[in-house]
Amino acid sequence: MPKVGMEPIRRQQLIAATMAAIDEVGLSEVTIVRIARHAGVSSGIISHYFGGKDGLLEATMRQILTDLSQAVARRRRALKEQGARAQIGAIIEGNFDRSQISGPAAKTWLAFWASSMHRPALARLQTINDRRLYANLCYQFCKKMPREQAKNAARDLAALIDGLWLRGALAPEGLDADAARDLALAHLDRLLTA
Amino acid sequence: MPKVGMEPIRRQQLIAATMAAIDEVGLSEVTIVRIARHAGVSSGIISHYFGGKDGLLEATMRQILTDLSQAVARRRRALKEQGARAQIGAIIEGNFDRSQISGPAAKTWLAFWASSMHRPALARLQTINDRRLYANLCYQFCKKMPREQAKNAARDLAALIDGLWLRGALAPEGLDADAARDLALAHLDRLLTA
DNA sequence: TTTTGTTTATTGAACGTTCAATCAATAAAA
DNA sequence: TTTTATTGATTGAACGTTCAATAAACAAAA
Repeated sequence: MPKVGMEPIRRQQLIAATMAAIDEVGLSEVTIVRIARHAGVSSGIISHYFGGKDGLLEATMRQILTDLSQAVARRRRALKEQGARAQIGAIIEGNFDRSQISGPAAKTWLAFWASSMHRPALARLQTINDRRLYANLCYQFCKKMPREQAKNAARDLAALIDGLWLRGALAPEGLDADAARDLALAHLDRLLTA
Repeated sequence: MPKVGMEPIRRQQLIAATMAAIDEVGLSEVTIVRIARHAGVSSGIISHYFGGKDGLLEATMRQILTDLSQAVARRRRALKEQGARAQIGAIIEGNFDRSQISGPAAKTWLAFWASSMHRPALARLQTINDRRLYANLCYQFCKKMPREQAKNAARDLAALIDGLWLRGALAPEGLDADAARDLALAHLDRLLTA
């Protein structure tokens, strides 16, 4: 079995297995044996590549946040128009991108959200991501309204996105991404015409 | 030490200690020894009154949900006007009631939120509470708009409330209840005038 | 009023289980 | 032969639960 250059392959494999395991039994019940079994490898390999369970969990959260950033960035790059409405629309669509709404990713995210309240390493990642979303929204809204009003609009929309997301993760039937996106876009229009 | 009639006192004491402990180290790091130490009693007493750790956790979540229901019910009962706008306003204010936004309650709630994805007993409580909020909002919005539009408005507002709440629980500086309430109320007005 | 017996409240050490981490052993590849 | 990749049994710590022991409060009997 041993070949060279396995490191990047195993890392991706184990991160995916971590999401699957969290989706299956929840973050608090996840063990390294379970994750290893999901990936079809032995448990020892986790410490070898990630230094331990915590390292793997942090890498998994980092992956999820990176996926989200890229989903948003991709949509914004693909835009022809540069207006505020179009930019914010792309941010919304990116947040409900396919890679973000698959069962494993959704539940993993919510689990990390809760866990980040008490793990400084995860909280740091969480905060960085949060601030970027807020700053982007704020910048775009400022084009259309006074600064204070724009701040409120950004807070408002960020909360709605997170709320739709949260309720989708908790609902037994999962998140209806299309419906959620439509609600957020309608809300955006209301904010811009007010 | 032993006096009669300690049961209700100890139950409340232990539930409060559970919230404090979760606020301190997070749900996943909470041990019965830690909770017992918070309450100033021995660890054995938890199994005596709650049948075990899980029983105590479920009782704690039930307490939080009950507190919320009562905060909402109290505000609605105090209303003079019965209009949809006033009723929904009371629901919003109840959701940002003092008892709900104290540090321990906020973090405990988010922790249970995540945990309910994989614990049927907690998921049941969560679902009941959720459905009641949605049904109430839906009923009130229906007075002011067509049924399908009302459903969307209810989903919208419920998501915004949860989102504001979630971001408040995660923010290092905690939830600014007044600001959150104002955002939700402004959003309500936008929904009603659209 | 004292004595005796019963119930309620509580403790904390002991037990069995579970888990993350470690590491000696092994095998393919270079 | 050396390096890289991997295994899985083992270890030690941590946890929830159990339970025998204890003590206060109460009730009935003497």
